Amino acid sequence: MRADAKRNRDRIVEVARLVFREQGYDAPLDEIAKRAEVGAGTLYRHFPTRDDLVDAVMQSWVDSVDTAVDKALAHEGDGRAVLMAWLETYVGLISLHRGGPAKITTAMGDPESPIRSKCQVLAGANQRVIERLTDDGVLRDGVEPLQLCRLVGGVATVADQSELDAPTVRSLLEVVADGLVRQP
Amino acid sequence: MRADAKRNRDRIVEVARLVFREQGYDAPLDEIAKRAEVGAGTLYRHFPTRDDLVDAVMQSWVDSVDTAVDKALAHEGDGRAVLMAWLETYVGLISLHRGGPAKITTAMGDPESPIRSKCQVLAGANQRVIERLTDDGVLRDGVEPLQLCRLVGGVATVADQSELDAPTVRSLLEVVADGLVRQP
DNA sequence: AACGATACGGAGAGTGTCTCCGTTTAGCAA
DNA sequence: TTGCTAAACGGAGACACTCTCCGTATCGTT
Repeated sequence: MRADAKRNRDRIVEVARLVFREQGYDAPLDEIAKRAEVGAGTLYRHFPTRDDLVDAVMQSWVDSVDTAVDKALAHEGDGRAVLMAWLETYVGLISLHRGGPAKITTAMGDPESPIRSKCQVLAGANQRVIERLTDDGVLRDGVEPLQLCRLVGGVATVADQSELDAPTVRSLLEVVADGLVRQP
Repeated sequence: MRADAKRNRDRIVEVARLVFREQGYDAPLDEIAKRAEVGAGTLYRHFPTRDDLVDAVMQSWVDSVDTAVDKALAHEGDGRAVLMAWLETYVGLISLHRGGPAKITTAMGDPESPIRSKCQVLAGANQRVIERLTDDGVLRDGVEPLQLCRLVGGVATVADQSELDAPTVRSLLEVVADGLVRQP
């Protein structure tokens, strides 16, 4: 890739992150192009669809998912507390910008979505948590990573759209957590 | 309201229901105006925002919610089975058209939304189910109607966007149901 | 320095939303 | 029936956003 191309690409992603933070993932792409001081053509050449751009912006946290899992698994307390820690971390990750949860959950159902790779990362993270907690006898059998993605994605989507506060989100996640743990 | 106005209004709603069924709640409003053989101005005078129109289309099932609750509560089986019957009914109600769950859940967080009245009806329905199942000792204490709206709305939204099949949706609802019932 | 490949920019076409205002019509009163 | 007025109509067009096309500019190599 030519040097000027890379320069432009990087600047677009940088500006996009800013604009998405301000306005959510539905922000007009033309504004991003304008603020990045490139033509619309340049933006669309680098990122043919909005989701390609969203994907590039999301890339930053992908690398931190693994350490987030480690951190949640190291949470002190019983198995359910560990699970809750992870669920809250998960919601936080995908709720970084407004519209994020919806984007992720939609992508989960669309094999063509560029954001799909992010879903795989999240599913992988869930996989790790599930394995650990199943071994510990905390989770009931048969919990699938995708199932967890969907349940928590659903809660995060509602929370994002209704701008719920943290305690309210926690009360929803607690129902999910209780539904997942092995019934005593 | 003048007779011709009512005639047009009714025809718009009728056509809208058809178009929404075909294309989901994101269908272009101009097409609805065209197919209803009215000018765009007429459509927007009767329904200033898309949600006003969506609300009018949804009005039809509002009246059937109460009987749906009765039916679910009459479901044979233990308390958990009754709860599951209701959850599935609920998802079915709000998933009538593509985009419906998202519309409802968004409206739930927006006090200004015209669809808000529909949410109240659904919350009322949940209230009835909660009261009955709490009396029976099935549900744990402190389950709120809104909480149920959000949890099931989240599941329905994901299911709608990912076009999940019934068994998959059921598996998600079962986790929610297990999280809601009194732990033995 | 010259050249070909690569990338740029922004005008403009396409699509959907929504308003404005000149024209038409329903319904009432004389 | 006729005339009148408030209510309702319709659709052209302004606006907003998406996305493409192609003439122009730049990079990096020979």
